[in-house]
Amino acid sequence: MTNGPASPLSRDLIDSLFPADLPETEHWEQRYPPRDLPAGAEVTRFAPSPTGWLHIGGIFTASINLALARQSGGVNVLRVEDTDQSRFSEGALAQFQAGFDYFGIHPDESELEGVIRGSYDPYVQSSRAQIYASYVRQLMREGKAYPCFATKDELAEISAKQKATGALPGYYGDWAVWRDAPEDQVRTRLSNGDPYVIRFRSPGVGGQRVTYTDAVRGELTADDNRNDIVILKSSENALRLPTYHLAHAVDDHLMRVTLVLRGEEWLSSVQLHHQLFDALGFERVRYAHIAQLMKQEGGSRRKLSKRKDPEASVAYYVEQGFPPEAVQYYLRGLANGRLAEMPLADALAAPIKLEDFGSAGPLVDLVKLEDISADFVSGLSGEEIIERVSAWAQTHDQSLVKTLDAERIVALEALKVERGPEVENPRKDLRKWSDFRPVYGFFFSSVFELVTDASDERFGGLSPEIVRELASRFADGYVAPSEDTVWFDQVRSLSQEMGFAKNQKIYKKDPDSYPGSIADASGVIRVLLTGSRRSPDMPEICGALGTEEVLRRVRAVL
RNA sequence: GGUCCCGUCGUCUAGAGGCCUAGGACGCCGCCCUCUCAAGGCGGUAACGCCGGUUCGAAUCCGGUCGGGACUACCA
Repeated sequence: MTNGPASPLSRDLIDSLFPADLPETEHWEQRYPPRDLPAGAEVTRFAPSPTGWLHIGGIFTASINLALARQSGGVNVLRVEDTDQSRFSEGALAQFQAGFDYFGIHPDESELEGVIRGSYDPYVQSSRAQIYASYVRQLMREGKAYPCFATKDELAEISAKQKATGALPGYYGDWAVWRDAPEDQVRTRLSNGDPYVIRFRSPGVGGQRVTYTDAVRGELTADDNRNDIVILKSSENALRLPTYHLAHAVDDHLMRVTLVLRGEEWLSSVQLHHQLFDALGFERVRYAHIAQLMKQEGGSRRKLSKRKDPEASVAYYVEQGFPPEAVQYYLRGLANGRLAEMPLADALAAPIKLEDFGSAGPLVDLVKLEDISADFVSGLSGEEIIERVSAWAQTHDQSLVKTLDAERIVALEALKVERGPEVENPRKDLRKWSDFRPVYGFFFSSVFELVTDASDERFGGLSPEIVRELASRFADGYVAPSEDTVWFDQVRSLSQEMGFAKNQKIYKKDPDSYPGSIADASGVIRVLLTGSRRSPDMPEICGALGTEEVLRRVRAVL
C-alpha cells in the first residue's frame, strides 16, 4: 500500500483541469498577509451555514468567539459556509443578521447583506471558489490529491462490501480504487466527460496513533486519519466548491485565524485537518472543541435540535422577547461556571477562559433562564422596560405598540407599581417582553375587558347578589388612595360590614358562618379592576388607574 | 459495529488526595409575611454511575465496567 505522494499525474493533465488564468497559491498568500497584531491576540471566527435561523448554540459559540478575540485584542471574523448549495435557505442571511443584532454580536469582519467589512474578504465561501481551486491544483501537482471517478453506486457498493466483511468503512487502501489509477485511465474518463471529484491522498497509515492538544480538553489521542476524503466536489456542478474540510484549512489559514473554536462534533476530524494543514504547508491552528447544548429526552439526552426543539432556534428567544443580556449571561454561565456565580454585569465583562469550559454537554434549562431574565428585568426602570417592550412589539405585537404609544402615561404608571429605585423588593413578574400584555394589559382601557357578569367564575363562587352589593357599596364609598390613609381599610371595613371573615384562619375554622373571607371580598374588587385573581398591589393599581376608571370598572358589573 | 469524547443533587456547577458529615445557584417542598399574585425571609429535599486497585486516607490517581453523546457523507 502506498501512502506517501506517489508519482503525480502529469502536469499538463492536472493544469488542464483548471482555468488557465487560475492564480498560483502564492498570489493568495500575498493577497492575505499575516495580520499585524500584538502578541497573544487571538483571531477567531464563527462560521455558520445559511440554513435558516441560527441555532442558539450558534449564539453561544459566536459570542464566545467574539469575547475571546476582544479580550485578547484580536479580531473576530464571521464567515458564511455555504458550500452546500442544496441546503441553502433563502433569507437565512437576513435571519443571521437579525439574530446577531438582537444579541448585539458584531464581528469585526463580515459580509452580510452585501456589506463587506474587513480586508480578508470575501467572507462567503461560495465566492472563494477560485482560491480553493488554486490550492487543490497545488496539491494535485504535488501528488497529494487526485481525481476520483467513482459513482454514487460504486461507492455504495464499496461500503456495502465493507460492512459485510467487517472492514472499516471509508475510502482507503485497496478500497481507494482511483488513488493510484494509471494516467491513461484518467484521461479516458476525462475525455468521456465523466464527472469526478478530487480526493485528498491521506498520508495516514492504518493503526497509527496521533496525539494533539485541544485548548479545552487537553491532550487527546486517536487513530490517525487514512481516508482519502473528498476535498473538491463534483464537476457536475457549474461552480466547483470544496468540502468543509478543505475550506476550513484554506480559509482559516488565509484569514490568519489563530484559534478555531467549534462544536465537539468536529473532534474526530482533527486528525484529518492536521494532515490537510501539513499537506498544504500551513501552520496548524489551535483547536478548542466545546460541548454541544443538549436536550433531555426521556431517560437520555441528545443534541438540541432545531427541527424538534423550538428553543433551539434563535427565533424563539427573539419572538418571546427574552432580554439579550439575560440570555448572554445564561449562556456565559454555561460556558464558564464561575461566571454564573457573578452578578450579570460583572459576568458579561469578565474574560472567558477556555480551560474553564466543562467537557460535558449542558442541558438548556429554560426555567433557569427565566429566573435570570426576571431578575434582570426587575432591575430596569419603567422607562427602560417600555422602551424595550415597544421595540420588541414593533415586530411581534403591533397593536401593543399602538396602545403603548397612545397610553404612555398609563404604561409608566403601571410600571411604577412596586418597582423603581426606591423599591427594595421590585416585582419580578416580567421574564420576557411577551409577558407584558398578559401581566400588565389590564392597565390599559383599550386592552382591558370589563367584567360585567356577576356570576363570573372568577368571583370564586360568591353569589351574584353579594358581588353586586360589594361592587356597589365599594364604588359609592370609594376614596382614592393617598399618603395619609390606609387605602385597604375601606375594603376591610366593607367586607366586615357584609359579614366576611376577618382573615383566612377564622374563615377556615367555620366556613359556614361567613359568605367568605376578606380575601374573597377583596378578590371581587381585584377581579373587577384587573380581570384576574392575581395582580400587583391594589392601592397602587387604583392610583395608576385614576378614580374615574376605577369606578367605571367596578360599576360595570352592576 | 469501529473510533473518539463525556459521567458530582432533577438542572448548571464548586471540588486539583485529608479543608467534604460534598458547598452554591435554579427547581421542588414546608413555614413566615399577607387582601390575591410576583417576590422576599427562614428551613428542608436531593448527587460523587458501578466494581476493583493504589494510599494511613479518594469525588479527586489507576484499571475495568456500565451509561450517555459525537463522528463514521460530494452536510456542515
